[in-house]
Amino acid sequence: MARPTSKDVAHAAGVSQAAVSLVLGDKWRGRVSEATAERVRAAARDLGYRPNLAARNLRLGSTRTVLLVVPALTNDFFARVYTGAARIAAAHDFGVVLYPSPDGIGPAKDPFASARSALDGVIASSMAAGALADIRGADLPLVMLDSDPADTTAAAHVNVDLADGMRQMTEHLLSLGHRRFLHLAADVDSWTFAVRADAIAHALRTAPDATLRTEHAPLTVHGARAAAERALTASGPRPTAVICDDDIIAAGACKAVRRLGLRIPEDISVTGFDDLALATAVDPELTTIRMPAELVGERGMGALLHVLDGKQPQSDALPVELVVRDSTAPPSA
Amino acid sequence: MARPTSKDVAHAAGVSQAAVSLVLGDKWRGRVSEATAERVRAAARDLGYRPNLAARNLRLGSTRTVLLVVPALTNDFFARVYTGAARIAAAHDFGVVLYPSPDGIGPAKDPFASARSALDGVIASSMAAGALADIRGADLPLVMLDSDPADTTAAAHVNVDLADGMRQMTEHLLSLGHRRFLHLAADVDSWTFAVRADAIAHALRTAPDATLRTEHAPLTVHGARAAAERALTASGPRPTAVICDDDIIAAGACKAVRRLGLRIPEDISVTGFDDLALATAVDPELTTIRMPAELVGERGMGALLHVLDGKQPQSDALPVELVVRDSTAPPSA
DNA sequence: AAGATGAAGTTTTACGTATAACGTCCGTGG
DNA sequence: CCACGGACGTTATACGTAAAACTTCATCTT
Repeated sequence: MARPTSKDVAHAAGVSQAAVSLVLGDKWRGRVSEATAERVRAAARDLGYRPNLAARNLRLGSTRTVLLVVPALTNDFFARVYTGAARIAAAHDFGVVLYPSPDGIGPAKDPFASARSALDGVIASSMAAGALADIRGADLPLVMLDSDPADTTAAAHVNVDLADGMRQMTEHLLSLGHRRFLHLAADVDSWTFAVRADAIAHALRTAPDATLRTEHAPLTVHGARAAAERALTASGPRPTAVICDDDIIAAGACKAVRRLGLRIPEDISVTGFDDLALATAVDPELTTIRMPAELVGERGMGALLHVLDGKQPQSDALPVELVVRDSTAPPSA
Repeated sequence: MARPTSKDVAHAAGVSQAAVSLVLGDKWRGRVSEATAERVRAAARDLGYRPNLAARNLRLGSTRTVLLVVPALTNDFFARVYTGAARIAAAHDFGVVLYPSPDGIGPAKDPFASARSALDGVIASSMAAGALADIRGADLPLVMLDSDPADTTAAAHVNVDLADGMRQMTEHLLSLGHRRFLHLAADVDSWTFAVRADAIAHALRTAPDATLRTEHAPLTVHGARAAAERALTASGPRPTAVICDDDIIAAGACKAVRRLGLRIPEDISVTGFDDLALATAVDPELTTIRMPAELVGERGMGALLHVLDGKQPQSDALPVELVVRDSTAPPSA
């Protein structure tokens, strides 16, 4: 038979459709007798009744569903953000639908085609400015994670203190004695990476004898390896420390260093960022900055729930943590 | 103002709601004049009209949305499956909603809470048998990827020739001269891994002098490292080749081998499976088996579309490819 | 001229649910 | 003995869309 509706359940239980809705919606105290309620529940169970979500959504005018837009799935940072967001959502009887932007950090092309149900709000993580044009156009409540706080189209922002992370990392290397730095920067025009570059430059002001070179690298291991090789074989004194914008680039940098016959960390120190699973999968394990990814997801979802409640969410920068592992050491020379 | 409805558009354009539906649904040839159609389109554009998906879904009784259930997001195999499935879906005006099972390959707990819209079908990838209880209960068309073909509750199966992959890998090692093998098997009770073990045992029958030991390892780099250390320091002659159930385990095995002061591949060969991004991120790059992940997603979505059309999909095992990199070599002794 | 055809719409209905508004029966206080 | 309010339901309606069925009017055919 076709899928049973609440009317079918009503008929089976010998009551009206309204009574079924009341009982199953848990709104029946004082309106329906316990005996009848139990009869309705039994009928629903027997028929295998599952409410039609489309009808419910139409009636209620809300879907209790939120879209989470992420640039990539291969990065476990976003997987952890999702986990956090989904946990908070579930606690409030919300669902989270994931939309991995096919273009990475670039424009998110019609995410609504993916989530075909109506949405109550959107959370976007680490997306480049201007990448969310049609999301803004839908005038849904939007919470941005790890994105430019100056973007006022978002109802709320949840950010991590990236600048402090890069400051800690740079000072860690400075205190080890490093003075010649190479910054392998992600070749993506996104706030999250711009902040890193600024923080490095800022931290190096305290060390007037330090030199900094910057090379741009794609966000893939192999692309980053090529970029690192290029930078490390360029003329001039070789850097003793390579600061990478994320762990993936760092993994590429490590490969490049070894290809040149150098050792990590004895000859060159390499640092990552994000503390992805990759950071401890490679050898040596990367000194990196741990992001509170699940917390970011939780806060993001929390902020969105606040907005949906008409309240004003407050934003604070979440703290990061320097994790020192085996890829950094004092320079040999 | 509240979100405009088709009725608002109709009023603005001076026509009936039905006319709006016809025009915007592209069903107006011979029913509405070009001039009126253009007026309707202009009104819709001006008001920023976006159809209410819940209402449309209710009316049509179908959501053109499919749920893809995967055990994990950190694994780029599943990201690629999603990419393939989403591509085919988009071409047929379907959407794909992703549900990452919070328990990994274990039971998928109420995936429908995540996708709160009604669904037309479900694709499940690499899930353990019995993990999809409530999905089966929803009696939606179900396509299983990389799962036990004997499971008849699925309307269709899409599988990769894993057995052939493990056969190729084992023969590759045999032809290099290896005879003492360690199999680092995933400690998960899932078809996809059971097949691998069988295939290794089968392939080794052609080499009567070969010995095989099996150790179970969790699907994490660190867990696998511990398991590998345990197995490699056990009494008896040390294996010369470590066959791992997937690349993550292989990464852990590599770490263990190096911890013991041994070199890869000179002292011990290590092989992976899946050809994840991780396989080329580690040093040395892993000899592994490449899975046609996107193709799996495409075929899965294609099969589901066939089922939804009432047609009978056919299943064939997709071919895999041995990728020889730097983690395998002839044994030294 | 009478009917047929077709274009260009409109009116109406159904999808399944949640809930406001409305009965009905019965025990009870005044 | 009558009004009254609770307990226990039912009836009716709205959500926004798609599409079947219907209307109107001008043109074409014979």
